[in-house]
Amino acid sequence: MATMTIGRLAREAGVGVETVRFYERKGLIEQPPRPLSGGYRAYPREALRRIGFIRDAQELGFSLREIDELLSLRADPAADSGDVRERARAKVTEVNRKIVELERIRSALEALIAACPGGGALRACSIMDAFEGDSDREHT
Amino acid sequence: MATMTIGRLAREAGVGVETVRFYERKGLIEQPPRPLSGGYRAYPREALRRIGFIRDAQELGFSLREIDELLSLRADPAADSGDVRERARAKVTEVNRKIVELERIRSALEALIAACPGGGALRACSIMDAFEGDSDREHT
DNA sequence: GTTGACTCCGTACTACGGTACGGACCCCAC
DNA sequence: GTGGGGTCCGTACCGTAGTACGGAGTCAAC
Repeated sequence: MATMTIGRLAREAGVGVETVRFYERKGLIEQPPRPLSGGYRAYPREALRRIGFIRDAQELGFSLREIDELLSLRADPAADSGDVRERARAKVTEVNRKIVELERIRSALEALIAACPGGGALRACSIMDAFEGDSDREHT
Repeated sequence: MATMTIGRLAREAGVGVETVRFYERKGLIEQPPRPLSGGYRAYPREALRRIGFIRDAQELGFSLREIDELLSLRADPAADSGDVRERARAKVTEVNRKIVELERIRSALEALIAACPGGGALRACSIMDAFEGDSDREHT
């Protein structure tokens, strides 16, 4: 049988049962079909991937509202595909910006690692010293 | 002179005055020297870059606690440079993971964009359909 | 057909990251 | 030396994202 209870889903996804219900209330995962007359929720395995996506995206600084936007981008015949494309492209831009920022942070960390090892460090070096902050750059 | 008041700093950094004070209380930016007998805070321009870093890192899913950790990595002669290196390397790993995840999301968005434009879309396509979720694995 | 684990739902509470007061103080310009 | 804007500090409040609780219902196993 391809379905699972909320407890199993939560366990496998590495979240709490309450979190699953919370996401459901927020509309991030759809309320699965249930035997009428109030039995238990029966989740398809796909719900697991969806929760994984939510957690991953959260780690990357997307709010639940933004994640909902990502998830509701869909290219189906019924949707206005021009609008979907436009929104998807905006998200790509945003993602690219995040990647660039992460690369800057990585460079700064690597510079820091490189600066360390000389037994007698010549100068104090923090991540800020190495961080290329090209924004608002006026000299002191 | 090279210093600025909290209001100017906040304006230039694009945050509220209260936010600057909040970061100060949290130890993310150091309380700048002030004329004894309680005058105003006088911030060096460097504080601007620091706030920029904090905002950037937040956008990338780092909590203020984690940002504090990043900022307190420093390779100065007084520190245990082996420890600093180790922590910096752990951060690099984490950053790399984030970059990979963002690239997966970007690919999924691009697949979605590509799937859209054909006038008659053959199949519904959501970001989840395109997201390479080698999913069902225990997390963390 | 009862036990025990799991699920249901609503509501309350928490931590984090701010944001908004309000009354006093500082500072420079006029 | 007074006015007005900026700053000081403490405290209260807010939205987001959960987390905990409790009493009732469900289900499978014995």
